[in-house]
Amino acid sequence: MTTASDKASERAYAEIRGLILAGDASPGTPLREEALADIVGVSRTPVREALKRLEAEHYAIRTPGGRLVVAAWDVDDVAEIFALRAMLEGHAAARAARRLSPDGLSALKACNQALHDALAADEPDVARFLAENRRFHDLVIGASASARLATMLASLVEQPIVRRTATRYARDDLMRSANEHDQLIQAFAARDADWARAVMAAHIHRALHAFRAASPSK
Amino acid sequence: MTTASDKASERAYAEIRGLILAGDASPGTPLREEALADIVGVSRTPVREALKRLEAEHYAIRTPGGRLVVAAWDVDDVAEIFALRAMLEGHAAARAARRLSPDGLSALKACNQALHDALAADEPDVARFLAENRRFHDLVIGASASARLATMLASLVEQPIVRRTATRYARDDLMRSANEHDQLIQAFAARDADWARAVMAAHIHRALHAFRAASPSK
DNA sequence: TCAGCCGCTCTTGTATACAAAAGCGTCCGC
DNA sequence: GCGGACGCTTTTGTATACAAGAGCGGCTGA
Repeated sequence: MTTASDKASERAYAEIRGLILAGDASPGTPLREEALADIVGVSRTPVREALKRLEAEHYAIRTPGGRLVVAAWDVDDVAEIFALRAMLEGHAAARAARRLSPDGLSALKACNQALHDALAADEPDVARFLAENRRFHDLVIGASASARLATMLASLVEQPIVRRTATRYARDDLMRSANEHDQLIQAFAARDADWARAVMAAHIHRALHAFRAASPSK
Repeated sequence: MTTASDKASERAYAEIRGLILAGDASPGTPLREEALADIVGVSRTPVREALKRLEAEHYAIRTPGGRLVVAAWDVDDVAEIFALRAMLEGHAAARAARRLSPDGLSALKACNQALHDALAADEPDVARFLAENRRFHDLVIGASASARLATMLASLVEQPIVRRTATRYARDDLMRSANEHDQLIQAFAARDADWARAVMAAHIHRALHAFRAASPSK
């Protein structure tokens, strides 16, 4: 049921992706079209489209013989993903700084306020933090007004990493994140592209650091 | 016939992409599945896959109603493409500098020698230059050993731009390119990642400049 | 003459049927 | 007992058939 566009291929994509992210399909598990079609409850055709997309986004890799299996991510992969995000999202922030409308800036402020609120209670509302955090970054990417950038980043924002990282975060770290967003908003208000780029890059590099620190096997 | 993997969907992709790049399908032209299937000589199924991919690579855009049309690129698009290439290929060069094997370095040297050779004759062999240039960059990307980077760059290396740029190049400019490759090889030999990144970024930024200068409508 | 609605056609989305090829186990020969 | 080759099974790749929805044109009524 999920977010469910009415398109079968979208549902298939979301559901299969969900299986991978939840760990129900661990790395190396074969992704067979017919089996997945049965699970999702659609035919092979939309499943095929979903798998093609998952392959393009590196959730799955193709064996020499053309079979798909769930991809395995090692530490280097994660580091590379963060490095790319830092570059590309830094670039997005720079573009956004030049283009952001007053309304767009207000939206960012409101979003980050919600983010602060999620941390204000005795027990931080991590789920809400994650949702607002995601929204904040999406707003920045949207304001950058580059379709290419948006699609590239879409395949990098790997929910599992974010989730794993955030659940390990101390409230301190979450606060730091929110404060960095504030700094970013300042850079936007000043229309300083370089500043915005630097803040965003730093923000994401710190996230990698936090992830590594929390990671069980260094 | 082209490069022709034996897969129908690959042929469809190559052929339709060719139509767009050659200008046979100008921006705004609808891409109807059945018509293309007839042209390529396969069924709608592989054509659909090809179109999905072309859409993902921003060769085509989807109208509100779900129809696909050939995408239009304006000057800003081209600038953005070059900016992204400069960042990502710079990153690839940095990674390559750290990883390149002696054999890999030799291959690069040989490739760039061929590139020089293509310019040595009275009349520069532009086609060969382009082929070797492409190969050079592919070697670097390969040496960077990042599948993500490779797929991202694949959707940025827009043949039409390269071709349009290069046909306008004076031999001087082509030479400059080859010399920049030499510089890059030096950086690789020294295993200096930052140097390599800077050279590559400069290389691509200059290409944008050359493109702009040669562009009819500034 | 023009606005709005209805219905038809054309296009995409999904399901199914069929073809080809890859993997795997088995069986034979040495 | 072991290597290699054959053939069966499983899985992907392609074609076709069918369903649903969007767009467009014509028609009607003022």
